Amino acid sequence: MVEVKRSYGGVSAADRSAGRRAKLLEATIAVLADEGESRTTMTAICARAGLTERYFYESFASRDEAIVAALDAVAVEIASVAVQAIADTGGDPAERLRAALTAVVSLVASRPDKGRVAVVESSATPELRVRRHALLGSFAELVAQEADSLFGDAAWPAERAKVHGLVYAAGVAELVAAWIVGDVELEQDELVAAATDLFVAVARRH
Amino acid sequence: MVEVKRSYGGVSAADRSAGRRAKLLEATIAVLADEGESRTTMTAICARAGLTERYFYESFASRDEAIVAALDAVAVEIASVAVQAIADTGGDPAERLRAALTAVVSLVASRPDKGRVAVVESSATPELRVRRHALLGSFAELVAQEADSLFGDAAWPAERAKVHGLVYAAGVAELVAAWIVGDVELEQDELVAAATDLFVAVARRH
DNA sequence: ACAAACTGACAGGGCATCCTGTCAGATAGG
DNA sequence: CCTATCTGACAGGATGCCCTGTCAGTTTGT
Repeated sequence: MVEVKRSYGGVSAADRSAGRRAKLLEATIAVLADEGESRTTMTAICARAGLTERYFYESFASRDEAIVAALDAVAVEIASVAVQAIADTGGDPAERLRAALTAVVSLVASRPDKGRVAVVESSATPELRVRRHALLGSFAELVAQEADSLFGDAAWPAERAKVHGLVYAAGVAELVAAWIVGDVELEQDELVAAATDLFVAVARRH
Repeated sequence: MVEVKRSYGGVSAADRSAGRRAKLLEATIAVLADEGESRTTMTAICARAGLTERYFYESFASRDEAIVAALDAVAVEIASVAVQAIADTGGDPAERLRAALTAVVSLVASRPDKGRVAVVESSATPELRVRRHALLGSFAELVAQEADSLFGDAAWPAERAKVHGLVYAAGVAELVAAWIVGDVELEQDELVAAATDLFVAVARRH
């Protein structure tokens, strides 16, 4: 297939391709959230995106690559709103963490499909678990860092802080997952309050 | 196929059938741990068990049923060693929880395949997640209960305790998963110590 | 207007798995 | 010893998805 770039519908070739990729990514997120990983076939993604299989291979080499890209996109967005919220909030580390939690919970509340991909479907396959683990790890570090600046000498030593951060991040992820699914009946602010309290609890050494 | 029960090889029909089922369950656990959920096909399970496909349908109606049964078996075993350890250990609730953690960690250390099924592959499919969630929930309740008897008035109210228990159980599950995979370099007793400290932390209200 | 590129629809081969059926050899009970 | 049952091996159709190729119709640039 000879690829000679040309504009079409008033849109450049690069923009069209990028647009199709974005459509496919959104469709992948939607199918993942609605149908689960095993039913997220190339055919299903293309049908949801309203594109034919040929354009799938334009953006992704395989079904797995699309799924990984979808999770990456969601993970980056979640991490970014969290980091942004921390950067925008001054003062008390606990307040900063509450702001980050609020931002993340708001995101997954307004886009449950993204939340579902991030905390539910993200452990479906080995390849996805690598991403999930990396995301949890970055949150764990962030938590450990805030814990240190919150309690100083009263905080856990660095090695322990990493472990506690991981347990905290994974636990909150599960809590959010249960909340999205409806297994935990809490208001949004109660969810954030519980997670904030838990942060204080795991951050301080006794 | 007419089924007339008769002994064979000095073993009754019921015992032979039960033996095959046990073989298939063990094989399912092994394949799940080695190959992951998506590669745990009926063919692979049968090959690992050394049995032919016909006998698969004698015990299970589908691949999914076998996988669920395998996870259930592992979950029951883990929950049972935990409960047993708590029952066998008197006095301080924190000590009892440490005993339970030691028992569980010992089990997954001696049988990493079972550990892998319980904490890694258990979130691969929606059907498995139901089991995982139930298992986490029972641990969460157990944790909440011990927390209450440890701190009394200083413990969190019941509703919060459930949430904290879930976060704790899920966090520890992730920690154990990371430990099994080798992402967390800790001795077995350090792992138990960290988890015990965290229990105390999430149990007490400040 | 015309050729080339772009797009969407769809067909069909390839592959892995599920699931059923057959068949020969081994074993139990009369 | 002989027949019926049990067992393991394997064959083959059915299904669902992957992936490539074709084709007709639309849009662009000359």
